[in-house]
This record gives sequence, structure tokens and C-alpha cells, in this order.
Amino acid sequence: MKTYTIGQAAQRMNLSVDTLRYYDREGLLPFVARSKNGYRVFHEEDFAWLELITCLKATGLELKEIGVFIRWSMEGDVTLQKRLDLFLVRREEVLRQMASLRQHLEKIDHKIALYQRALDEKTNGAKSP
Amino acid sequence: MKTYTIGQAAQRMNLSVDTLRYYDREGLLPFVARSKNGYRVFHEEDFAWLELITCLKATGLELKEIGVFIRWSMEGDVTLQKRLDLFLVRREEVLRQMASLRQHLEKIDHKIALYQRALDEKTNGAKSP
DNA sequence: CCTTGCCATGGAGTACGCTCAAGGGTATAG
DNA sequence: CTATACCCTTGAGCGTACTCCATGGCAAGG
Repeated sequence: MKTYTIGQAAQRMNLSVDTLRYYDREGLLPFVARSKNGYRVFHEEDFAWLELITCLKATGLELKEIGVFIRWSMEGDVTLQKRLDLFLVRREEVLRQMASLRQHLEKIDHKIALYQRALDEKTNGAKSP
Repeated sequence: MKTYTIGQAAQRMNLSVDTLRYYDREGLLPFVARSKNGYRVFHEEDFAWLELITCLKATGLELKEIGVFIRWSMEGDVTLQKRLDLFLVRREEVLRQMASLRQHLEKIDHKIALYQRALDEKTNGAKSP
């Protein structure tokens, strides 16, 4: 089965090598294997974890909290309920963020309309006095 | 006309007094007046600016950039085009963020379904072996 | 064999957005 | 008049998430 060095993994995930090492230090990557000379070895399944980490981070979860989630995952089925609860909270949070963005988009669209009108008037005013 | 102290403005905007003073120091609040003893005096119109700042910040614009925008605003009509462009860029950015959130929501929903199924199987498995 | 390039660690440094503390002025209720 | 609850400034400190650097190991091609 194909394996990846940290550099290849970083490239594939669009993260920096330093970021991956930082995540590892913070306990987010306990699933990453090591070769006998100490190199990190990424396998295909690891990318599912990395994508999940990326997803959780993008929804505003702190690395610390993601670390907690990863630890739960490693503990197995006893933490299923906790992890479900975490995702349910995350879901609500994402919905909140989407609602907030929709409102801000409205405000921005409104501003764009205003600015466009103001610019139109300026050019028209200059052309036909 | 009603005026607000920094404490009242902070309360109304759901920001801390320190945050408002920090914004001021960073050049985001050149429109805020001062009383003769040096106190900041917020007027009704100022809240439109504060809400705009909040909006831009929520879409991911850095305080530095917001400061640039505010300075443009103070310069008047000559910067209309620049400001319009800024909002157009911001609009694209918000759309990107919304698309990204939608994808993450899908992933989260998928995970929730998986976890719920796993929990169901666990309880059913225990009840009917 | 040696160079080049990627791997490792530990620890320091950075950017951002606050947040707090020290030291001092002001205003209003009792 | 004084107490208390605001206000001011300057400057330091903090949490998060990287990012960079020094130092050193390993490996594959020429």
C-alpha cells in the first residue's frame, strides 16, 4: 500500500510541513505511524482523519478541542455518544455561522448597490450638467 | 441628540470597552468625537460605522484592512471606486465561505448519521443478541 | 564518497486581536 | 466633601496558530 512522507502529505492536504508537525506535537495526529528511522509515515486512511481535522477547524473548533475529539476517537466505542454530541453542537454552530454570513452578505450587497448608484450619479453628473 | 459614553456604546455593540479603545488606537474610529475633558462621545451615526466594522471583521477582513477602508471613507468621493471594489471582493469571499461551510455541514451531517447508526446498533445488539 | 534534499527535534519568534494593570482625572449621589 | 463608578492613557501580557531556525540524521543519484 502506498505511503506518504510528511512533505507529500502536506502537499496533498494543502498544509505546510510545519503545520503538520505542529498538529502532531499538539496531539492531533496520534494515528500517524513512524518508520524505524523516526520518519512520519502517512497512510491512505490518515487522510480521512486529516480531512476531518480540517473540517472541524474550519467550523471554528480550536486545536485543543480537536485534540480531545481525536483522543476520544482513539478510545473507541465508549466515546461514541460524546463524539456524536460534539458533532451535533458543531452542526448548530455551522448553522449559526451560515445565518450570520447571510446577514453580512445582505449588508454587503446593500453597500454595493449604494456605491454603484453613487458612482453612476457622479459620472452622469459630469456628463450632463 | 442622544450621545453615548464608551461603556454604553460597548454594551450596545456587544463589545468590550477595551476592544473599542483598541479599535480607536488602530485608527478604526476616527469619527468618534471627544468631550472637552477627553471622553469619547458616540453619536447615533457612529453605530452604523461600528456595525459596518463588525460586518467586515466577521467576513474575515483584518483590522488593518478595515482601517484602510475607514480612511478611504473619510477621504470622500474620490475613493468610491476603491471602496466598491473592496465590497465586491468581500462579497466573493463571503460566497466562498458559505460554500465551504455548506461542504463542511454535509460532512458533519454524514458523521452524525454514522454515529447514530453505530449507537443504535450498540443498543440493539445489547437488547437482542 | 559526497552532495543534495528531505526527514527529525527543540525552542524561539511572529501576527493578530484582544485584555489587563497602573496611575490618574471626572462626575454625581449622599 | 467624599465615595464610587465611570472615563483617560501607556504599556505590558496573553492565547491561538502557526512559522522559522539551528542542529543533526538518512538516502539515493552521480
